[in-house]
Amino acid sequence: MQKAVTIPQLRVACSSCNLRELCLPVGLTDAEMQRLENLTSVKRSFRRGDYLYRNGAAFDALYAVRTGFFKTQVMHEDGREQVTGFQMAGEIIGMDAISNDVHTCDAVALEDSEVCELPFNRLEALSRELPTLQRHLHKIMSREIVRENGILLLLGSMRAEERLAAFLLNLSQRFAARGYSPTAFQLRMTRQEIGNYLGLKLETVSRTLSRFQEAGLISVRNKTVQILDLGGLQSFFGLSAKPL
Amino acid sequence: MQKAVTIPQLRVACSSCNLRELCLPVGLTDAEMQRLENLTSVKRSFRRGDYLYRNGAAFDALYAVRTGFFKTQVMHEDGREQVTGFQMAGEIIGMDAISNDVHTCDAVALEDSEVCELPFNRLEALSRELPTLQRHLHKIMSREIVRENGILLLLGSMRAEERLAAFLLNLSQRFAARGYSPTAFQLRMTRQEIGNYLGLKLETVSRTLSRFQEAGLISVRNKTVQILDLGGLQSFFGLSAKPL
DNA sequence: TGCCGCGTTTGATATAGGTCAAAATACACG
DNA sequence: CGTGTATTTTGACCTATATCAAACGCGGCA
Repeated sequence: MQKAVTIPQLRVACSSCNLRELCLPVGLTDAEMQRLENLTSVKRSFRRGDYLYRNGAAFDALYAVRTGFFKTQVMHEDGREQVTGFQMAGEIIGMDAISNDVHTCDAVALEDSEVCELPFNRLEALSRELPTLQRHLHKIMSREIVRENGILLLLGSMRAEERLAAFLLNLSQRFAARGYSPTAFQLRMTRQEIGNYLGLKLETVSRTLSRFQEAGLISVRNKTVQILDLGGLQSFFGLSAKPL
Repeated sequence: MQKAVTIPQLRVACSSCNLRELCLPVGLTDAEMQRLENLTSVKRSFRRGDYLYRNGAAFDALYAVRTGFFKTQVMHEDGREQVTGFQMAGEIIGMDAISNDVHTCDAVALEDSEVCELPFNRLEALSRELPTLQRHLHKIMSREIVRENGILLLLGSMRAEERLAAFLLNLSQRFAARGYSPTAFQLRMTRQEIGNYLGLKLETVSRTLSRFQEAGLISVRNKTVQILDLGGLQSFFGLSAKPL
């Protein structure tokens, strides 16, 4: 039996992590995964509200969310802020910083959370030896580009209802992929943060959620959401998209 | 003296390309650049309106713009489209496709253009051998993420005037980086395309440009733009941002 | 050279979402 | 467990941008 470990930084094994099918190790053999574990897997813990990193901080590692929830945001000098993403278990944070070796946004824990630190130099070195890892790293960066393209479409051409519906459906899918209910979950972010993500004011977020509820599409009570009519939400897309 | 080459696909040397300081070869030694040339550098030509690739097409190469201008756009099934970027000489197109080996947007030539084709498998293989190339490839992908973060901020929280000012200043910088005038240039895209990029209707783009002109910030006549007051445009950012 | 069509400009009007404000509710802390 | 602060909801009103419409002008083609 192992003794309890209380030091804040401790090693965790990718091979025994239940996120290994979602996270960086995807597709690696056991031997390869072992090498990934060796270079990486220092775990760090954060309390709600803690910064994982701040805009301007030196870059030396990517982070894989192990537990919890983060948001990343860019801030304009006048205080306006844009949330660029909400990250949950198995997702990688920090790729913006590779371009200039400096973080270009803030990453903040929305609840008590843990991340695995992935020193980038060593990750690059290993990915030169493991083509599977190299390809996966590229896919993860590419996926981030595709994700942002989708948000661009949302922000550039969709109405408030469509944005909210897309947001809820996206959360739903991501919870489902992690084995949680796709139809009942807790929002980890405030209406304000949702608004800062979707380019809407918090009042608009609140009103729109209320209208979804009146229409029988969802049930919301504060942070608790239930999706009652998944198809109804989905129909906000495509040719059938109609205002409520 | 060389004979004129008329075949549509011909090899070009990175080492003699005037974009080598902007494009993928940045930082490579001559010997390394030679290897990059060997694997890549099939050139393809496009007429205005031609597609470089379409959403859904199989992915096998990235493209470096050699001459001309492209736009990339994602389309919603109901026809709404979002331009995700305008690419000019030295910029890399197609990174969205790495995630699923399928292109997720359309890339269209806005004028007669040429690209260098970069077969991705071979590029990955070479970047395993050349850490400088590997790092640069990562930086290029990261830069794309940072660029999109910036547009998110524009679309999510900036007014039409701020978006247009940012757009013009961005073009200005990119022309300057290529040795062209930062204050006098031709727009390669229509008002409609600018609008689809900035999340505005073409009428709003037109009106806003007209107001910039009335205010003495720029002079516009169709596609010809002159920036008369660079500082004035820049002041649309920061705490001083005020409506005209 | 003159005609045709697309892109652009400009005006009048409509509206989605923003702003301001206040009440209701939830949550953290002593 | 009660108090104070933050979040959420809802209402009334306002404004930036969209929409609809018409005229204009430039560029390409016969």
